[in-house]
Amino acid sequence: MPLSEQQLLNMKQKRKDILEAATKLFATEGFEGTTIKKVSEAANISFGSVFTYFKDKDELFYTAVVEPLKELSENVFAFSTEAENPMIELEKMIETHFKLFAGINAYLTLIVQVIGQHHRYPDIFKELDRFHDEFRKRVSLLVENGQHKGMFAQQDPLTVATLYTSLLIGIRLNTTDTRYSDMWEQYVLSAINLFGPIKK
Amino acid sequence: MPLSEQQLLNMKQKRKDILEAATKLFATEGFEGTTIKKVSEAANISFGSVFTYFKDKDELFYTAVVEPLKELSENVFAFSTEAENPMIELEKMIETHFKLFAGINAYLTLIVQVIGQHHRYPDIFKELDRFHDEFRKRVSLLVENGQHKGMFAQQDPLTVATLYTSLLIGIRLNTTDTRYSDMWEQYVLSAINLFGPIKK
Amino acid sequence: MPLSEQQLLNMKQKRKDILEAATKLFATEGFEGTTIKKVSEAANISFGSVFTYFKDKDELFYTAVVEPLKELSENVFAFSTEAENPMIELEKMIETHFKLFAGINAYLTLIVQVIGQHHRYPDIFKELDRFHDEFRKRVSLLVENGQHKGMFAQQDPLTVATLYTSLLIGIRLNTTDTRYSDMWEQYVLSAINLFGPIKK
Amino acid sequence: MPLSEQQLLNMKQKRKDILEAATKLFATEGFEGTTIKKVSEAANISFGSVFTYFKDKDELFYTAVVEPLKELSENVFAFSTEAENPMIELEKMIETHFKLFAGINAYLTLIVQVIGQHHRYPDIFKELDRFHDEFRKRVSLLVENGQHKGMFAQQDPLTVATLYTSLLIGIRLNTTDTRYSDMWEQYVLSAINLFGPIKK
DNA sequence: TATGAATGAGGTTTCATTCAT
DNA sequence: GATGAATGAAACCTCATTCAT
Repeated sequence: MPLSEQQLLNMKQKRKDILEAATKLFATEGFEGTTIKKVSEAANISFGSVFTYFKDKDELFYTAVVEPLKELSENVFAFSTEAENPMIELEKMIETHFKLFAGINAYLTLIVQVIGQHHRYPDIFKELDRFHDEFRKRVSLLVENGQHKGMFAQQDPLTVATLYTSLLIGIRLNTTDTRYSDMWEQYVLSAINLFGPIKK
Repeated sequence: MPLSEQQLLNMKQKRKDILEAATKLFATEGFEGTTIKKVSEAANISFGSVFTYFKDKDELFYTAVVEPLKELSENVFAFSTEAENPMIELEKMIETHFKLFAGINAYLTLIVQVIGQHHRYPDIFKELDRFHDEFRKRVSLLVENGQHKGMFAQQDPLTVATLYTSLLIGIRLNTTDTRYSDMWEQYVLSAINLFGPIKK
Repeated sequence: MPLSEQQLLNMKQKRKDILEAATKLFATEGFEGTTIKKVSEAANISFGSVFTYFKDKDELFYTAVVEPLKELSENVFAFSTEAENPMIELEKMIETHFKLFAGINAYLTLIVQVIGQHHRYPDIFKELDRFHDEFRKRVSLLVENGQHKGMFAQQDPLTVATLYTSLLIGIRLNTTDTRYSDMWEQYVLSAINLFGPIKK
Repeated sequence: MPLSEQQLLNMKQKRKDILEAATKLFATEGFEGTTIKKVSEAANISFGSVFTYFKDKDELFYTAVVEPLKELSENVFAFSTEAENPMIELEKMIETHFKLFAGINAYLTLIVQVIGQHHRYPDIFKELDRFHDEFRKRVSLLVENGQHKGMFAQQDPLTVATLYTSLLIGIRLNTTDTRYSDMWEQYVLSAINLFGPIKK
């Protein structure tokens, strides 16, 4: 007798609850600071059920970090490297990124942990690195486009792209409080300078 | 019986050994991943001796993070906010910072951990925040100076300073391998753009 | 609605499948090493179904050990204590036993576990003890018969019988590999000596 | 500062206490039935101290089984294969073995467990197998000696030796109660028959 | 001061059993 | 009857901290 439709939905929801609770806890308390007991309580399920959905704590952590990457990619990569007007595209991109990153505070904190101690999480780090490489590549293409059109000063596109992604993650680290959400418009304006915009 | 000169020197050295070993371990293995046993072995002293020099693990971690801040300040703040030529001062400052940060990899990883999980380390975080605030303040003063002299584009000085410190820590995160040390000259050139330098 | 003939047959088969799988697993992995999940997988039925046929793990173990005893009795006791020629009967008996024991390796391993830790399985042990007592009694009767007829040397019949059953189970323990099946003919010849056969 | 003589003695005693408690428990309750907590209580030490002396439960079990083998060897192998009068040597040997085995009930039960489930304990089993092989070899040498001198009937010496060791371990299994200790003299007399003694 | 054995709290994980579907 | 998700007790093991020497 296979599980009913309703049961499957319930399970999907439970899995999501666990993952959300775990993400929040991992972000604020770290990997070891997060106990399965805390997760189960935060997700409002029994202790044992966590292991019904995730084989062990490692898998839970891995999933919490890697699974959202796919959706994140879609949003982060949603700009055109071939835009007619790279300057406008860049502004839109930066604004999108800043707004986006402001909204996934807990998740980014998680990412920072993994990167900061990548020796401990080699498998997860590999995924993040892949993501980061593609991210930089796409940004550098837009930069190149803008340089061709004479809108950005000449400099190594990949270097700028690297500085840009560094800035994005660095802001997350530096602005731990809510100020961030109020400030991002300011930040966007200044961040554009990184790309060496040429005023006409 | 007071301790002899030699004994005092020995103890000072041991304390330093422990702290160095602990910093490396905390950075690569995290707080929980670092055990007192590992520290004592890495520092080549007995297990029990760690507790002679540090009351408990928390104090060891606190010291490892906070104690180097003083010396770091001296190096990081070693630029003149009132410089005659802010552009040149800025370039020198950025270069100093990048070189400096490239050399204290383990320590910065520690910093990142504390910031990333500041809820867990409120006392340590307070110290880091103090440091950061002063850092940004000093940078923003240099920016203001440059803007007055018409060398930098107009933008909120504190915002630029925040983006700059974000960039600094973000680069540390993004470049986990040795590429960093080879690249920092490139990075310096592009990072200057953040300040909106006005070409004459 | 009563169950159909077919369904009853199905259930009987399932019960048998579970018991066979359980016996093999209990023998090789021990009581705790055997999980209900493993049993269900080995028996190709669902996890929950095990509990349909056996109230709990203890009952499953009990049944796996005790239920085959009845059939085993029939084969083990299939010799005549009143035989005309006790020597020939003895030889036949030993051969039968050795061949029989060679073929039920897994089951005997189970028996050994229960005997070896009889404190843990008092109920099961009681059954085995009953079986063993009857076994020895029957063997000792044959010995007595042979002694009356002057074919076996005088010695306490029950003692010989005990040594004989000890030998049977001991061989099972000592020959864990396939050597056993090749060797039993040799073993039979020498085992007879235990009974003090008198050559004419 | 190295540990004092007294401390080292204390530790030796503690290790022995743990091992004795563990042996008794492993024998009566089995590997999984024996918890570290039970061991520590039986040995009158703290839970954590068990791990000071044995890295984990596996090592404790391994040590409990393998360590006594050396001393056991000395006693078990204490007969002369080249004896002038093999018959008398054999009688002495059997008596020694039976008396010896009667006194190490718990340990033998442990051995039986390992042999019975040798798949689970391959490393330990290898040691036992080594011991057993040497044991059989030595017994078979004595048998050969006796056959040469015409005191034992002709039969394959190694087969007899195997049956003999089987008998020894089998008796341990079959006689779980105290009857054994009262009976061994009887057993010795009958066990000799296994070797086909030739009456003059 | 230096050492390392002793302690037990607290974490992860397994798994028998229950029970809703 | 069949299924497998839900539950939590209980096991192992680690490790910070204490303390006797």
